[in-house]
Amino acid sequence: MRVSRLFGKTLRQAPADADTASHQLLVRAGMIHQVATGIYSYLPLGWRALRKIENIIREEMDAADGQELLLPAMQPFEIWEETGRDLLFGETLFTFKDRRDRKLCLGPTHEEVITKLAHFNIQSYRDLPVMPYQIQTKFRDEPRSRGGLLRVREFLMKDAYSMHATSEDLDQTYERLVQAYRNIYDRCGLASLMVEADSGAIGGKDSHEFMIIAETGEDEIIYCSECDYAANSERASFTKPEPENEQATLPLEEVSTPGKKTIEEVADFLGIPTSQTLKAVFYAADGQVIFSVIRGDFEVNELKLKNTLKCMDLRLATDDEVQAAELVAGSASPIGITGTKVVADDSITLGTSFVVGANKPDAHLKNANYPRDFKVDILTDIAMAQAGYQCPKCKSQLLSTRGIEVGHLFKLGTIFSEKLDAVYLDQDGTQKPVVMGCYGIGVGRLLAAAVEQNHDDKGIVWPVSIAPYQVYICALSVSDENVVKAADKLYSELKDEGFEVLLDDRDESAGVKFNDADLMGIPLRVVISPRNLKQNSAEVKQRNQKESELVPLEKVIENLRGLLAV
RNA sequence: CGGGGAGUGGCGCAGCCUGGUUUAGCGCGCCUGCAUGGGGUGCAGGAGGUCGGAGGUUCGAAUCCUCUCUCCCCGACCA
Repeated sequence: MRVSRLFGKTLRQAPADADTASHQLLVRAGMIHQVATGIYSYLPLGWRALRKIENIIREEMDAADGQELLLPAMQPFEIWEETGRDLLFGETLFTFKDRRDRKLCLGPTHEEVITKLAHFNIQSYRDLPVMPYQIQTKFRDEPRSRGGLLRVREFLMKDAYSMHATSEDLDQTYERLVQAYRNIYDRCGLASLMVEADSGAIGGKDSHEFMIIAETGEDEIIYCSECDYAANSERASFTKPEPENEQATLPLEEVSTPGKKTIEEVADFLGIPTSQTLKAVFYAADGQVIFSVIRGDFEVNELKLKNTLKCMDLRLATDDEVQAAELVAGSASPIGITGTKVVADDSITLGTSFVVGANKPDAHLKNANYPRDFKVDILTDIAMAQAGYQCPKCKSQLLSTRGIEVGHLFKLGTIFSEKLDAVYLDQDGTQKPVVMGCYGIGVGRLLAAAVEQNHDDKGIVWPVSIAPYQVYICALSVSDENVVKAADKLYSELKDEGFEVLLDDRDESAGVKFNDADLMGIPLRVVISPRNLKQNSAEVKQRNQKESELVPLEKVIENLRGLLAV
């Protein structure tokens, strides 16, 4: 491709509304263009890079015995009602009506459609296992798009669905996909990290995410400094230490705590560590007020609580709701509470003689003990893990970092097959629901993550495997016939040899061309100039290296081939 | 949806508070010519704007008021 003919312009300045590196650079390099909030056009350069990623994914999925197909972007709304996920997705679903007033939606994902398809194509255990996948545009009316391509409303996603007769078989395929995913990120030249994940709106039991470590990532990752434990903070667990001040079990005793409401204030006032207190937090779960209790030195993980309650919507309760439930904010405890569901973190069993609210203003109770003084409806882990806590596996110190989620694997089990009647006849003659797994990769997001991870102050530094072009020929002084000839010759030879090459044939100064080459991040740059031609040579430079090398013209192709092979 | 910010030629901004010498200006980019030719080159000339939209106040509105649309950032969601 000749740069003079390339559709897409480079920008010296980034648009003011772009603030992540990938957003700024992809726009500046003329790779993407925003159309509306969370909706982007891919220009030729961006599209080429995207397709490179797509093909790597395709190859690895095929190698893992996946079979590519294409499901529709438009789906009848009823199938979402069948699984009840219309409510789960809610406003995130783009819905509309056709001319006959039938309700349709743009698919945010395709479990329903694929499971319906399985219903028609799987009858016997002999039909299993299979793993169809597609690379399709998904639509989600996100509450908030952000970060350029990092979070958008229309995006390309590779989604695979595996179907099995047994969960053991699912487990095997799952492991295989984990490896396929590792291959994909490796081949894209990206460092990834697999973490334990929440299964969210998709449902299912085991779930892992692949993260690209990046400051701009939306997810917090909790990982162990010693062992291989790593999890999304929304589901990370940790070993809860016993409080230091173990105390004898004494009878309940009321103490006056005028004006002291927060755990810190109360602990400070009484001269005790926060781990010697119990904290109450009120939530509204689908409108119902929930009383949560956790040891004072921990915070409630709302996602864990939400999963525990199996509710659709969870938020902090409003003051009105708290009052209506006759709870005393600032001095509440589960002691004597009736009529409100109490969910406690298991940390309340670690330690004794806690200070808790007295359920009246300006007073707390000392020496509260579970289960001696109060009952709870649910006792489980609802605590938020943090850096500095102990690893649940090896008790070493946990650390935290941020990451961009670029892949997600779920063991769905039979949730969808049961609801949508995807069953098979087993060897023993009984009918069983198909066991399923599903596996997604956000392709555009991966592209953005690649830029987040590979750029410098000059621009993008594409890994060779996903670069839109491999070679950038700078023809300096296009008024010099010899330069034009030599550049054209090299350009066509390289193309004939199968290289992907950009020829900068514009009548621009050297600086402009160098800067654009750097901005676009093309891995190899070849300079053809009067100066170099005098020595019958061209200058070869790698984007990720400082120094360039003078190479005799007849050896350039060989040289480039060598550099790309590494 | 809650909180914050912004809409002025393709991009980045100034002007707005204290309405009127602004026929709305600057830098970049774009076009023409000459020069230059190895890290965003210089000089000269030029094209390009419903000042997001609607309504209002006023003799007069980019500037003041009301409504509205759009976009960005922070929170609840996810590939």
